[in-house]
Amino acid sequence: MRDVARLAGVSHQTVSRVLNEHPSVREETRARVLEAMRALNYRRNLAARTLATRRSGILGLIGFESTLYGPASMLYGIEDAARAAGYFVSVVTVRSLERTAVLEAIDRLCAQAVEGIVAIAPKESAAHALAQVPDGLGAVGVGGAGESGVASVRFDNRAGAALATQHLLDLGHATVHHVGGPSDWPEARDRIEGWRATLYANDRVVPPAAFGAWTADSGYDLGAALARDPSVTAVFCANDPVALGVLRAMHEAGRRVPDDVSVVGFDDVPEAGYFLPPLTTVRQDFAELGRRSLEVLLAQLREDAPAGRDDGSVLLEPTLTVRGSTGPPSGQSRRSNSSSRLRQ
Amino acid sequence: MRDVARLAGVSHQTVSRVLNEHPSVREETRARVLEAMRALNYRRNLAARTLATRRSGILGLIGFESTLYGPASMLYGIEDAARAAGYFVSVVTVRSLERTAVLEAIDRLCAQAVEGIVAIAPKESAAHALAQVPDGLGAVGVGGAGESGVASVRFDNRAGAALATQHLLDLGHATVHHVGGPSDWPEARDRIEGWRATLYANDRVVPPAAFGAWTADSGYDLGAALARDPSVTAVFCANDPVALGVLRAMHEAGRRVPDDVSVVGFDDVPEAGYFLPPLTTVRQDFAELGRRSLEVLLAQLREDAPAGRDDGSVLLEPTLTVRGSTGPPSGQSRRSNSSSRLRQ
DNA sequence: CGTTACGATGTGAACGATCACAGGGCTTGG
DNA sequence: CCAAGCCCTGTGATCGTTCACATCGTAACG
Repeated sequence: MRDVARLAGVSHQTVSRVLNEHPSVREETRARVLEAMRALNYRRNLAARTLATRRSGILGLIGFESTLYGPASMLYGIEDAARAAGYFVSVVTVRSLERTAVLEAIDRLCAQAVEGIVAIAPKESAAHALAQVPDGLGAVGVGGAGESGVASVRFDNRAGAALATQHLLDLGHATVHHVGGPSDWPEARDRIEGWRATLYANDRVVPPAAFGAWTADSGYDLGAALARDPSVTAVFCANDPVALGVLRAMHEAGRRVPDDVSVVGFDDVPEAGYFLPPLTTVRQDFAELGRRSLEVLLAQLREDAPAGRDDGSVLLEPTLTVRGSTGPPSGQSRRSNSSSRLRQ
Repeated sequence: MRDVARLAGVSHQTVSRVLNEHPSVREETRARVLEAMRALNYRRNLAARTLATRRSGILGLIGFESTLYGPASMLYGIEDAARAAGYFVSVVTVRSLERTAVLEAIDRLCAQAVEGIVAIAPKESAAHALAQVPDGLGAVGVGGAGESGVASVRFDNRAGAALATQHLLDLGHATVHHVGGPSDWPEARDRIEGWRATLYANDRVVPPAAFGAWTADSGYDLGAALARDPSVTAVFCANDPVALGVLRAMHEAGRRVPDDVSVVGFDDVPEAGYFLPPLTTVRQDFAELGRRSLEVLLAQLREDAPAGRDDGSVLLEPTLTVRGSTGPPSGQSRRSNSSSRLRQ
């Protein structure tokens, strides 16, 4: 910076002013400084700036080490929004969502002097840990539960589940079964609640719901049990991979989808339209989620009022994407033209 | 730090020594300093440290904005390895892999004074841009091509394609068709080459190969054309989503898999075992890829010899995971017990 | 015993930016 | 004509570390 100042024939402070777009610099001077910068290929030193201003321009992102479609999409949405707002993003992944792991991640980010933290860490333990973020820092939880004094941005999983369940009931199914996600994820529990509430509201039998995992394995195992029960005609799955597992279990049991059984997923992964049959599923706009969460975080940073940290929570509405995996019960319609007649 | 020094009754320099684990500090003094740190909840200021040492402890990661399974997995592998090595990871995503976008990302990371850059950016344009990374910084390209003077860590896509193709030939297929990925990704081109070379080596007819995208859509479109051709009995797909699209196209055309047509994918996504039928595919260890790429980067940083930057490239060998989507041609075997007999 | 060597600590100056403040020049208004 | 006020610029201190060097004591060595 000194060199730039010398070359432009001004003081270091003027260079700094040009850098920070301070209004009172004469146009001609500014041009000379900019020219000097270009000539010397000058780049402001972020570390020095951080030291002087106590603002790092870095946001921390705690990501759950998972290649699930949702979390991965959010990451990109968040980074994009952060970049647009002029922030850098430092990522720390955690292997588990246990309290200590998340606290460690927070610690790591604090060491880096981040200005705020976004956590894609949807278990309660994570949300609680997030409440430990020092005052003065922003903190937002993405997904998960909306409690524990930390702002949260998430989808309305209950509404999404209701959408799916109601869709199946409207098709004429007597009731809807559910294949759940992991019991310690609020997402999974909210989806169960939305499903159950919709059945209640429609005065239907509520079958027992099984918790599982977010994987196709889990869907396959739980789906196999449902496939054996001929009274099952409609299944709402915790997410799309689970639905894929259920589809496979149904297929192996010789139960046609959607003729014998209708299946609905959750997430709308890019491949969902190419499952056999194409999956009816609940669509969530993850990129939007990322953007909104960053909005909330930035709002916290602007107002410098960490007291109101738990306000500004946002609930996004999912939508239903209807494809070929759902239809009226008991063969009232034939959508599939190539499924087997075999029953086991 | 001054406060810590005062409380411990030593000079700031001694505190610094304790912080940096300098050997010549008396055990007792060290203990006193550590105690003082704890009492004051002291945290070293990274910015000041960076300013003084000119080492930021940050690595830059350029990620392609995509929720493809591969890139997402690599990200986690890299972050994990970086953390283990004591580095922070700053992520910048790019929307396109065009030269300017990648250069911009590099610029952004340089502004942050990263010590090295890992780019998950597998197109040539990206690799070329990566060569522009200033001297003194490490640079590694993950995936993609292995040229252009930048170290690269990637899978041996030719070998993977050969594995898949040979597997199909060994099953008795006369030749193997291919559904390609995007023409501007070296991965896609290498897979084509490996496939073609294997056919040549076995003295088989080489059908024309079509480029497409990495998506199920693309697989579906290209697969539909192949499905119409009864001479097609084996299809090797550029990746798993493409294979999913092909499976669907085959199904809609009434061609049974694997009875009429065998299909092989590439990647081994977690869901591959639950496709209908379960997908035979080429498995890549993405986490390992992440680790190795970081190893290479750190080696560059240690030796401080940017001259040898393009050495140390690593080629990882994929393996074949055989599942139910491949079998001998023309109904010599019946693996599926519930597929239709209908032909359109 | 004197010299050397090293171990343990302290002192002041960087690192490269920003902030607070102090000026010079010019317009403006009384 | 002078004072006030604004625009523009410069000066020095400051942020919290580490680095280079100086100092002091004590052990080792001939």
